[in-house]
Amino acid sequence: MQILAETGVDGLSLRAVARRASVSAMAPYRHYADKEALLAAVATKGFEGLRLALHTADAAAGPGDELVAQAVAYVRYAYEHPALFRLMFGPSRLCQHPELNAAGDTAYQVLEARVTAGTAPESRDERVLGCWALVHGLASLFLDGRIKEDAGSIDTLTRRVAENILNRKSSNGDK
Amino acid sequence: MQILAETGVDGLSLRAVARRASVSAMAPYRHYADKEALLAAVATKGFEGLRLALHTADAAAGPGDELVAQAVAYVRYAYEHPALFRLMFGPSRLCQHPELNAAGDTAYQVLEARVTAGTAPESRDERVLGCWALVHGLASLFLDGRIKEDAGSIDTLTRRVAENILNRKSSNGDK
DNA sequence: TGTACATCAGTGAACGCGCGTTCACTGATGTAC
DNA sequence: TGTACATCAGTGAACGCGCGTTCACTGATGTAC
Repeated sequence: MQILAETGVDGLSLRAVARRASVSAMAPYRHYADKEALLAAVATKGFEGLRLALHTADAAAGPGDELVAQAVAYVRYAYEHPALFRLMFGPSRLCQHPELNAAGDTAYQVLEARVTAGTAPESRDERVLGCWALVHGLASLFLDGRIKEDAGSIDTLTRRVAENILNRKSSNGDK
Repeated sequence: MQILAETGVDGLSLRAVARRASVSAMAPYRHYADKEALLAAVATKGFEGLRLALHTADAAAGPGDELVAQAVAYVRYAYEHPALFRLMFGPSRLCQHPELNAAGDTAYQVLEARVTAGTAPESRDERVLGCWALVHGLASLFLDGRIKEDAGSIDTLTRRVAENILNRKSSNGDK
């Protein structure tokens, strides 16, 4: 995690891990089959952290505000762990590791449950996917630096966008 | 572009480019200062392609359907050029290259103009960002394989989600 | 028309680098009898 | 209590690899006079 934060995904090599642990280059092989296994393990931890962040935000939110609170938490988590987030959602390498997929699904379900609870059955699938895409897109754009914005206001901006898109009451003048 | 499509971002090395051009390893330096310059040039081309795709979709759409048509085009472009898309939005390396940023802005403006045209002034910024995040998120999730879906139905699914989230008329039962 | 020179794409050998991974090995710790 | 053995984390040297980049050089093309 430290290496990831300091040098990004490309800097996360088996040898770098060994160095960080002040241990020989071969030592990591005692614990992981190969590099992919180590990356998968790190990404799994990342999903667990995301799940916890979403869950905590949901529980702490006022009634009716849970979904927006999750959106803010999602974006914040990505912004605070950019390299980790990229690793989690990056290459399709992960398909192989069931543990990773399970952790990803668990995190996803926190968001899904909240959306489902507030949506009519006939448009549920679209809305769940839409909410996920919205927060994921915001997160991606923020940590790729495509949105010029001082870090302090990320929460505020996320909240405004999420409320505007998710809670709108029609007749906004569009379409 | 070919190399990118075949081997991904990691496979796009100066030497690979030289090999593909049946030319010595040093030849690329005649045309690009270093590797970063080459990557930036490729990404710039990618943004130009995205801009064209958005513009074409907008022009071909029926009245009132332009925004959703752009959403479909955005996601489709990403899905058809996964490695290129990742390079375009990947590392923050790009900040340095003004050409790249200009190309990115130009593509962005196509979407921005359409959203702005259909939104009341007071919520414009949030809505533009929200639309961008939605399509970008959908694109990211699709090409990371996080949405299990046969490729043929990507357009359909994107359309359904975009219509549900962007065109909803309130009283959907939520919140 | 002919000559001199600059430009420019490409060459080929070499460098040092960090990497993932192999191999055979060491030394400490626990456990069965 | 003592001995034999398995387990396990770590060692250190070595491998082959592709990479970005350096260097000095070649040969063709265009252009000025």
